[in-house]
Amino acid sequence: MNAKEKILNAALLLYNEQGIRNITTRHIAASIGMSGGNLHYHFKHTEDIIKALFNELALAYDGLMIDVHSALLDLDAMAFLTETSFKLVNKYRFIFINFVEIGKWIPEIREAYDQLTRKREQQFLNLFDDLIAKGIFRDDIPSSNKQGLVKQFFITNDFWLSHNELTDQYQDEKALKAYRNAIDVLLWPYLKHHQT
Amino acid sequence: MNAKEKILNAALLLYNEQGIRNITTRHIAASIGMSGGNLHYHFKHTEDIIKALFNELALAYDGLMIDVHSALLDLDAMAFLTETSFKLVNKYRFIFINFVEIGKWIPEIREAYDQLTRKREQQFLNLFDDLIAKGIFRDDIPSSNKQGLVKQFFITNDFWLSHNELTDQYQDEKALKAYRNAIDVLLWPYLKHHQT
DNA sequence: TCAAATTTAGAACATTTGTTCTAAATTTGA
DNA sequence: TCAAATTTAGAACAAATGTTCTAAATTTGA
Repeated sequence: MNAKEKILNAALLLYNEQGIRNITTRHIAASIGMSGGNLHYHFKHTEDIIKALFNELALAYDGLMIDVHSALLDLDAMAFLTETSFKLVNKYRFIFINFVEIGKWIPEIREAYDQLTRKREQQFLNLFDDLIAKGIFRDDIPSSNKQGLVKQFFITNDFWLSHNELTDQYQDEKALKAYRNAIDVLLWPYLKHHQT
Repeated sequence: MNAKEKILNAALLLYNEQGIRNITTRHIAASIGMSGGNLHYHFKHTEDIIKALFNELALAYDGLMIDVHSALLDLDAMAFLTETSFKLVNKYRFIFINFVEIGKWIPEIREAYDQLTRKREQQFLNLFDDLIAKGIFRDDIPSSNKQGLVKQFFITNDFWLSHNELTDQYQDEKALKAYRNAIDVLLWPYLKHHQT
């Protein structure tokens, strides 16, 4: 592991654990026994560290979309997408907890995430249509409702972790389970066998 | 308006506009032509300002619950609760945008909000039962689903504003309208006249 | 009215932060 | 092998921050 990777690993760990508000480049450097001067040789500005970590996240989401293209689109695919995304949110939790502030601070991150989300939303709309075509979802969903459902999906995806921190503070797998269930509840009324 | 109120008004305005990250007690004082020393005479610590603003918010939510107790419980009541709550979120937007970090920084705020949310959730569960009893909602909703629906409700309530900042960035009334619609979509499948 | 209480401005402080600079140590590769 | 490129530690700096201190101005109320 080279110096840059060490810095990014340490930064992710500290930001996630203690919050962006309480961690400085000096803390990050100290936590891996590196001098502050050296850290700033590798990342001239603090925001370059944030950018690099966000790029990791964005790259993971890109990979997720390629995977799905070549996969069967059914309820299992939906569960897989949800699960994988939830785990990414959890891995880069400090980003999601501070997303609005980070986006204001580093506008290119906000724009990149906005673009990414638009692509993923389209992917989910297609997935829904497939599920309707296959007779898994009810076929009487107004298209405006489909878009609304996708929106709900993404609000939950991006902020389930924040909601958990504010309320139940479930740990690890327990938290994932609770919000996986929230997604199931969202889909429940759209399943065909509940229609009648 | 006394000095304390002036400070709180200015703080709310600046935090909302520029983000908690970029505003210090000096900025707040300067914005109302007050010395920093004087500001700290009225609020010894920065967090006392945040606490006072959060108390305003919590008080408004308390009032909202008393209102509902003496009101008719129907779809209009639900719309009223949603509308009023959305406007509170908008008024105290900096709190919701930084809720997790603020909660970590000032634990009593997190605890107070957790308690408040639990009470409001119970209120919504009662409201749902009323809507079922009155034949407005379908009567075949599993109780675990009711709780899940309430959870969705609160995730959207607390984070619609953050989601909007990250994506569409609708302004004012337009944003309220978009996410009012998201709530409607959430309820749509539970309305009785959509059951068949 | 006038002494006590309060509010106020502004200087002062210790700390922290992001960043830069310098010079030494280490690594690279021809 | 050894000169050039790189990485590194640590000092240094200016700016900002939260908070405190002091002394003056203002307000209060008996």
